[in-house]
Amino acid sequence: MDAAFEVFSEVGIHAASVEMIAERADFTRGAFYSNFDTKEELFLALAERGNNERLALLRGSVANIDVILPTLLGNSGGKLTAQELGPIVASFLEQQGENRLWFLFQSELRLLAMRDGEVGKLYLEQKRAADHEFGSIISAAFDAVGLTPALDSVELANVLMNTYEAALQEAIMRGGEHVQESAHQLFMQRLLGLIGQLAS
Amino acid sequence: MDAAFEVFSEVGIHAASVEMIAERADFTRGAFYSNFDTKEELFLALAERGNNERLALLRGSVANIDVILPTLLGNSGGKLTAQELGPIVASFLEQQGENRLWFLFQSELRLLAMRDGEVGKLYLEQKRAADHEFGSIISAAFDAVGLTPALDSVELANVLMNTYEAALQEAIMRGGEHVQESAHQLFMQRLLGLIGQLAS
DNA sequence: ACGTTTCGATACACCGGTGTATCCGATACA
DNA sequence: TGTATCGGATACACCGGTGTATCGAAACGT
Repeated sequence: MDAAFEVFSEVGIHAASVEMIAERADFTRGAFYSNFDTKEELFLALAERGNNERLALLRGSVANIDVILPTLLGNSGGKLTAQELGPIVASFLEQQGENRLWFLFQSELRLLAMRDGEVGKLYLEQKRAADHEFGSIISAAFDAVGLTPALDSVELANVLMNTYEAALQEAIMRGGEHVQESAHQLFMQRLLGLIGQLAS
Repeated sequence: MDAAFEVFSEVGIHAASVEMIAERADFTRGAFYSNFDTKEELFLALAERGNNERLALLRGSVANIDVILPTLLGNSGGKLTAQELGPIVASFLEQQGENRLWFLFQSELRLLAMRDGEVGKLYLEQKRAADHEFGSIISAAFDAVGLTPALDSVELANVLMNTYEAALQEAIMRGGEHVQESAHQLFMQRLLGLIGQLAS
């Protein structure tokens, strides 16, 4: 399944052949067919696995932020400047692990989800769960700073997630060695920009 | 080329066969090969064409907003409430034409762009141009209201474009008859939410 | 009105991927 | 220790898509 994840991410679901996947895992096609019926089945299984992993990472972070934020706020008396926000967000992003392959896979899934109603429903549920989880992080953050968001925090999570993914996408296209780092930089820039806009 | 655009959008670049494209256009594969060398070449040609069309629509809108906004502002004395913003954005969105197929095509292109450095450069240039164009619309809007954005308007355009596309994506997945309408609704909701956040 | 050229159709050879049927060996189990 | 089961390998038949070569006809220029 790890091999399949890589292959799917690298070349896409259609360009990926059963042969490629089997070969990457040092198996033959025969081995594949004795474990899965179709490529699509495996792909969907991977989608679910990936989503669970990602959700677990987010859950870890929500536990984390409950610890980190209050101690940080102890120093600055309940208010947080944009400057201080940077490192927090950065450390949060670090926890989410390697994203390049995952994002490619996710993009592939997205496309499938837009074309297939069943997959679409599944994808929206997954995204909803992720946004919800992320939303509770944001909620906790707002809470800790003593603000109440004007926008539903799940919706806010959605918007932030989208802009993060857009940044990641741009970084991937630009290429180079440190994709993840440039993505984070790009995202931080836009996030702080938005907050600046928000404050003006 | 129209046929190819449809087929590419509906099933994706890899699943699309030369046969399908030719058939959709009531031609044979022979006709295809006497006009293009490969499927990919046609795809990229379509990407360029689509981008030009979209850019033209945006340019139309920027001319439009310079007319519409000042007259509207005459009434409300240079300030615009979120309530009044709605119809303006809505009418702007209407001008951008049918988006479902275009977005599917674009998503396909995006994926290709993330995997192929050359296409990636091309895509980023296109996106940059679109963001720039859209940015000048936003700039004009800010100008008209007498505000100066805290964030570079091109960056802001980028973020807004991303959240619009995310809304469109969600609407497509939800399916139903009025995809475009629900996408706009979803987008407006998030946009106004953001502005509310901005104002609080 | 006559070459020429261009566009599309037809036919063919080729290849890569699929899925299935059969076989082998190792492991589990009685 | 013998047998059943299961994971994987091998081999085969099949199909859909590709690209090219050849041909006809219609459009074009002179």
